[in-house]
Amino acid sequence: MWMVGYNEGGEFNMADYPFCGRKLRPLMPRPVLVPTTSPNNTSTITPSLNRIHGGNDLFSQYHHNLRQQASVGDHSKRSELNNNNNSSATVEELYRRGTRTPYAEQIQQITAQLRKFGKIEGKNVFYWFQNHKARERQKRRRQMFLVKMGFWRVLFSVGFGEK
Amino acid sequence: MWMVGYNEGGEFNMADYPFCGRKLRPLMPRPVLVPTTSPNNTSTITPSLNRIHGGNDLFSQYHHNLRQQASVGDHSKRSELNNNNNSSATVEELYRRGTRTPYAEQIQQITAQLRKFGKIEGKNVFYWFQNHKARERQKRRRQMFLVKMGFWRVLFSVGFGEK
DNA sequence: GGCCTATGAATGAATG
DNA sequence: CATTCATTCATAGGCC
Repeated sequence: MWMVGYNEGGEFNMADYPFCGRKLRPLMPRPVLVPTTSPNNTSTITPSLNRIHGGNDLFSQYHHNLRQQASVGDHSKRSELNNNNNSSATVEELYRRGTRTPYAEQIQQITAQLRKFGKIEGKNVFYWFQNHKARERQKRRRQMFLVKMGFWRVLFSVGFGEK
Repeated sequence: MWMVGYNEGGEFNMADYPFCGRKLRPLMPRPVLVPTTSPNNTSTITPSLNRIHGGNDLFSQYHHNLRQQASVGDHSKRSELNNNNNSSATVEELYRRGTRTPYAEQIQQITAQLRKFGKIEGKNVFYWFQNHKARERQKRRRQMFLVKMGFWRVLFSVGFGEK
């Protein structure tokens, strides 16, 4: 009998998988609640041989368990910030009001607030702000890029090409 | 004067255009190309400069951004790469020959090649390689997992009553 | 029509 | 802050 999620007898060693060097993010079971038009169930975590490539297959469950072992107090969902409108609205409001790279104390404060809506850790908040900041800036600079692009278009198609 | 492709004042960063030039190996300097004065050239003076400037896919990005504005998450077209056998064969050949995360110049080169077959942008090429690489890794991991876990034993022992 | 797979796109979680 | 990667999301298209 072999057991999923355990490393009995040294049969399986993560060191044998150089590409698994990165920490594995907890795998989230697909939400049972699906859009009204979607008939997809995806409700079970039961390993299925014919679904070995699916999201809730044996493999995923295995790595999920590994991660659960490796990391204490880990959350099981992809992101409480994304899954919960209240929490995401909260951080977005904070961001809108100027919070960009909160200090540890601020992070703990925010995390404590968001914990009312669900299980969450400080690192989730930290990553959220980091990524959000980066992507907002990307958007902003893309806009600037468009401006530049428009300038070039004006320059070449109007300023020089025309007249 | 606007200088497309240059980073005057630090306002333009290729990192904000992940589809223009993604993979920028930090350790391995790339071949130093002869710099020119053309604002459209993709010449490299130093690796860091290359990181900043990368390749230019101005119109591609321009249209991409327009499209982003027009409809977020537009999946109306299944795949520019897959809709055309020639283009998909091209990138698959490149992948088979070792291209994994192409440089900005490579992406632009590939995109320019594929444009002969149909409408395509640099970001499509970027996503294609990113996804292809990731899914190859995924497949490999799963296969190795099955082998390691003695999946074959399950298949053969169930029916034959192995003791 | 429902279900499944393939895949472009996006995001969380890191690492450099 | 830039970059990378594993995973997830969303959907087109095929199959029955």
